[in-house]
Amino acid sequence: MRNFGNTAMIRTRFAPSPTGYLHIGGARTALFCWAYTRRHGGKFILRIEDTDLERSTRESVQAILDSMHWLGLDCDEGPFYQMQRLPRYQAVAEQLLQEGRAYRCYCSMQELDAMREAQRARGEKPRYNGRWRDSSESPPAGVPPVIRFKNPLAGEVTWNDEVKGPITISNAELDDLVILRADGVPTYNFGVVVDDIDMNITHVIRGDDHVNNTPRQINIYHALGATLPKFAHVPLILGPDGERLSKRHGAVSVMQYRDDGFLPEALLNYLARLGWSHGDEEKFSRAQLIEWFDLAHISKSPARFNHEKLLWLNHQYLKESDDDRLAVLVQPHLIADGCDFSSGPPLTRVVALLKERANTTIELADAAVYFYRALEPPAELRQQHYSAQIKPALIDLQQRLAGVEWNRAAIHEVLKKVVAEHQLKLPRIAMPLRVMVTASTQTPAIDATLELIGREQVIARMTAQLQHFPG
RNA sequence: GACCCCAUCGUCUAGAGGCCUAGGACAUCGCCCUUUCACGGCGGUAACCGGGGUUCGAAUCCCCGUGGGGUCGCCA
Repeated sequence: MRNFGNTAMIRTRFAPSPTGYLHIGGARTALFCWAYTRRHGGKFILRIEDTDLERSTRESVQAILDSMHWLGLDCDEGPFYQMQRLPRYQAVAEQLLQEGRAYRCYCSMQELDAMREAQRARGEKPRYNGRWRDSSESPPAGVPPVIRFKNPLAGEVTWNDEVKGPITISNAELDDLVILRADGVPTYNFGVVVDDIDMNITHVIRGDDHVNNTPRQINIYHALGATLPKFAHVPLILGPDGERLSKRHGAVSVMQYRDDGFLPEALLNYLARLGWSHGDEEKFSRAQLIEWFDLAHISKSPARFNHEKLLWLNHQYLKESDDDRLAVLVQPHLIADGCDFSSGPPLTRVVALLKERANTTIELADAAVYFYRALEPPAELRQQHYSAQIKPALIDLQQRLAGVEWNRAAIHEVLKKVVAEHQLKLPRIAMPLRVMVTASTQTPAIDATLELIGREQVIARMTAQLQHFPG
């Protein structure tokens, strides 16, 4: 990687908290960070913010790593873990203490709750009242203090957000936030700032929900005498109903999409297009995304997640996917479905025949079953398609199929011949035949389908089904 | 409630004052192709939240209203 003269190296980070799987909102944030650094030849850093001891789990960390890897969002540095950097936060907090930019607070949780409740009752915005900020009171015995940051009392904080433009928030809206808990673990707003400074982050690209944390963090940057990074706040993803996306809306974890038969490049493409645009481009490769990505074209308003369009995109990628790759993805499902590969057609050929009409690899697997296992046609379909009039033609067809050279063209010729001799239209015989052999009315071209299923199976299935014909 | 942000077809969006009779995509509807279902092709319905300004001219700039989202923790 080259660092061009006056262009400083760009460094972004994705900083999830390991309190659950990686959801698609987080994935999109990671994607934007990743794309931005790839675009500008910088570094993409992964930092695990595991300071919530109650909720952080190793499994979540693994799920995040797995999800990012599946999407191809590999980081250049990290993962770094905040819990491994405790001494650093403590040292910085101590420094702020020395400089009079922070102070110890001995309020109990109960006291704080009561304070907030009273403020709310008075119709005020709940805030810490600064009780220990300049207090000369002697600390109560046996109360382990937290450290609070001395937020400026007057003035306002303004920054030029890379996606939202100028944002101003008055310091009067802010209070003295806790930066270090009594046990020495930093809180979010402090840990991020220390880390982003230490890791030389140049662009903080994160969710919209952090806009209100930004002025607090900027004040800490100033207190620490550090230069500010650029901030870019990406609007959140909403569910189809316009509410903030949650489990309630169905699949929200990246892993779930993988398991539901989506291709990573399709999900990536969809996520990139959701809230970001490059003119009218809808379907684009990873390389194109890297070439085009910019912060300026991230939309300012939240976007609703549209499952239909994701399906469509997945379908597009499925159609042009390599057959070998699809076979690998589909095979486990078929095995789970009791399919036997020892005698059936090559899965790659089946997949090649079916992929044009499947939206997901799950659909593809479902559609492939009858190539490996005889399915019982539903009574409803038998009733609809099995008739006494057509039976002779089918018997005739079966006999001829027994002797024909087994390839699509030859099968096609036989079908044509039988149809002509019995004075029928092709669909008249093709539909019952479909039902007999595939238990379905929706299959690829019948000759191609028969060819792959194989002569032996076709004859056998026809024999079995002919018994269900009336007359 | 307070504070912050946002506002183009049902949905994702193009649009940086005249290129807009507002374009594309998904969905939807119709037609064509056809061996069923798809794919594909062609076409249709469908939007600048409302009101005031600024300007010769506004989807684009400003103000107000309305609506939506976000945040108000020793969670991140």
